[in-house]
Amino acid sequence: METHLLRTFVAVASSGSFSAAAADLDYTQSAVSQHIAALESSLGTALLTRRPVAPTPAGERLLEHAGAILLRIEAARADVRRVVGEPPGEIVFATTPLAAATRVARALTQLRQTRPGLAVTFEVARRDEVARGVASGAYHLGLVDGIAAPSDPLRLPDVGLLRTSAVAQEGLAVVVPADHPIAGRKRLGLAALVDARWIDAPAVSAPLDDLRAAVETDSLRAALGYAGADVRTLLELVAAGHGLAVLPASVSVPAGVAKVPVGSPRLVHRVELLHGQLDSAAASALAELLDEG
Amino acid sequence: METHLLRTFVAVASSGSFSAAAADLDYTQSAVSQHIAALESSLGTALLTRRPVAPTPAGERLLEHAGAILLRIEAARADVRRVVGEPPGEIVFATTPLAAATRVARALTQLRQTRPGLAVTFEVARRDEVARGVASGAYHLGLVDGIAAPSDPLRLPDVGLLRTSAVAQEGLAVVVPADHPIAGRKRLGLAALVDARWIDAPAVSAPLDDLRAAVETDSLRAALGYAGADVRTLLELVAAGHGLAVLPASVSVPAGVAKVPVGSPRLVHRVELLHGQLDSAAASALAELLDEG
DNA sequence: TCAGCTTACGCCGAGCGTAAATATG
DNA sequence: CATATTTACGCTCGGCGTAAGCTGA
Repeated sequence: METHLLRTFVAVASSGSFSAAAADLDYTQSAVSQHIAALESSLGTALLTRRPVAPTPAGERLLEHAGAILLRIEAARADVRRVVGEPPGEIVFATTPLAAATRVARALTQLRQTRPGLAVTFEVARRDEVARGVASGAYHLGLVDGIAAPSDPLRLPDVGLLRTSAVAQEGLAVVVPADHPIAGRKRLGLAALVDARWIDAPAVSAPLDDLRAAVETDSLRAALGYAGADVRTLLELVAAGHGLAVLPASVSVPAGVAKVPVGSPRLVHRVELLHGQLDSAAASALAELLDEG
Repeated sequence: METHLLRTFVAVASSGSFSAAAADLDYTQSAVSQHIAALESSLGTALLTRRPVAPTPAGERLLEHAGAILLRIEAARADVRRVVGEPPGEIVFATTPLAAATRVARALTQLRQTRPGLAVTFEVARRDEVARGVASGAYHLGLVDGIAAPSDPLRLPDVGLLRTSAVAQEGLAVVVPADHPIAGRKRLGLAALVDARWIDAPAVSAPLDDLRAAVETDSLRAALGYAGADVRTLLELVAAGHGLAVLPASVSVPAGVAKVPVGSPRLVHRVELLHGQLDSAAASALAELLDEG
C-alpha cells in the first residue's frame, strides 16, 4: 500500500469524483483511475462505488485509517525537520477558543512582548485542527482545552507523537439564567441536570460530547447549537433562556446569568500545551514563563 | 516518503546492518543503500551513521514514527480484510498473562467448549504485542490488563483503531510476606510504600510503569525484576522477602504471603477485550458470553 | 447524449541488480 | 587487508499521459 495510492484514495473519497481528485493532485483522470484500481486489486476488493462515487464498506474502513496514516507521515517529516532545520524566526501558535482565555495564553502573550525579536502568531482553531496542525508542523505550539477527570490527560484525536508540557486545570461551572431555580446554589451535581436544555457551543464552551463521555450518559441533549466563537454571545443566549452551558469556573459572567460550580462528578476544565520536539532553549524559555504564569 | 523506504529504514536500524536488512527484505545490499540514500535526500538530512550503523538524532525521530506508520498500514489491510474476507474458521486469541486469569477469559474458554466447531487458540503475550497483533490482524481477539483510574480506559500503545468491547475491573492489592509489618492491615495507601522494595514483574503483575504513571511519582524503585510469567513464582519471591508486588485483589495467595487491598489512590486492575471490526454474529455471541461471565 | 470512469498503448524514468570503486577499522 | 557501504551503469517494468472505449443517468 504505497502512500501515493492512499493519498489519491482519500482525495477521491472526499471530493466524490475521480476527475476532481485528479485536478487536486495534478494527475490526469486516467492516473487516478489507475491508482484506485491498483489499491482495489492489492486489497482484493472494491473500495468505491462509481456513479455516484462513494466508499463501499471496505472503503470506509480504509478511509478511517488512510487519513491517520498520511497525517502521521506528515508528522514524521515535521519531527525530523525540527531536529535538523533552523529554529523558526516566527512561532505560529494555535489555540482552541477557550484555552486562549487562560493564564497560560497570557504567559505566552508576555513572551511575545518580552522578546520582540521573535514574532508570534496566534491562530484559533478547533481542537482536532490544533492537534493535527502541531503534529504536522503547521503550528509550533498548540493549546487545547477540554473536560477530563482531575489530572487525567485530554483525549486527543490519534495524531501521532505529541508532547504535553504544561497544563492548567480548574473546576467547571454551569451557567444559567439569573432567575433559574438553581441559580442560587453553591454546588451542583450534573446528574440533576441531565434533562435540562443545553446549548452545544463546541467552539466556545466545553463540548457536550466531552461531557457525555465524562458523565457516561447519552441524555445530555442539545436544545440549541452555537457554532460561533464568542463567549459573550453564548452567555446572552443563556441569559435569554435558550439553554444552559458548561464553562470553566473562572469565566466572568455578566448580570443576567449566574454560574454554579459543578461538584459532582469530579471533572475539570483542562488546558494542555502541545508541541513536537522542542530544542532545549525553547523548552526552558517556555517552562520559565509557565512557572511565572 | 514511500512505505518501502520506511520499511527498509526500520529493517536497517533494527538490524544495525545494511546487508542484514537486505537479506531480510530480499533485496540486494545495493538496493538497501539506495533506499536509505533516497530517504535521506528526501528529508535533507542523514538518518544513519555508517560503521557502526546507528540512527542519528534525526533518524531516531523518524524511527519513532516509522514503526507506527507501518503498523497502521498493516492494521488498515487487516481491517479491510475483516469486512471482505470469509469469517475465519479458527479464532486466535491473545492475552496478557494476568488478563487470562479473569472471568472474561473463562467465558471465552466456555465458548471454545460450547462451540467445538470453532477452533480457538490461546496465546500469551506482552501487552503491546497483543495490541499490535490485534491491530494487524494476527490475532482476532486480545485481552489486556493494566492499572488505571476507575472507569478509565487503559493507555495502550498507539496502534491505530482498536475497539474495546468489554472490561472487568477490580481493586488492587499489595502482596507482602506474611510477617511483614503491614500484613495485617485492612487497607493501605500506596504512598506509604513508595520507598519499599518492589519486584517488577511486568509479565505477571501490574507493571511498575503503570503504577508510576498512576501515582505520579518516580520513586517506585524495583529491587528485583522477574521476567517470567508464573504468578506462583512471583508469590514465592515475595514470600522470600525479595520485595513487594501489586496484583489484582482477587488473586489467591498461598500461606507465607498476605495481601493488603490498596485503598488510595483509587486505582483498579482493569481488563479490556480488544478487537477490530467484528461481524454482528460474532459481536452478539461475545456480548452474550460476557454477560453471563 | 454526454459526462465521467475505464482500458489500450506507448513512452519515460524510477528502481533494481551486477560489478567496480571506495572507505574504515 | 578484509569487510561493508557507495557509486556506476544498464536494463526492466511500473506508472504516467494520450486517446479511444464504455456506460449509466
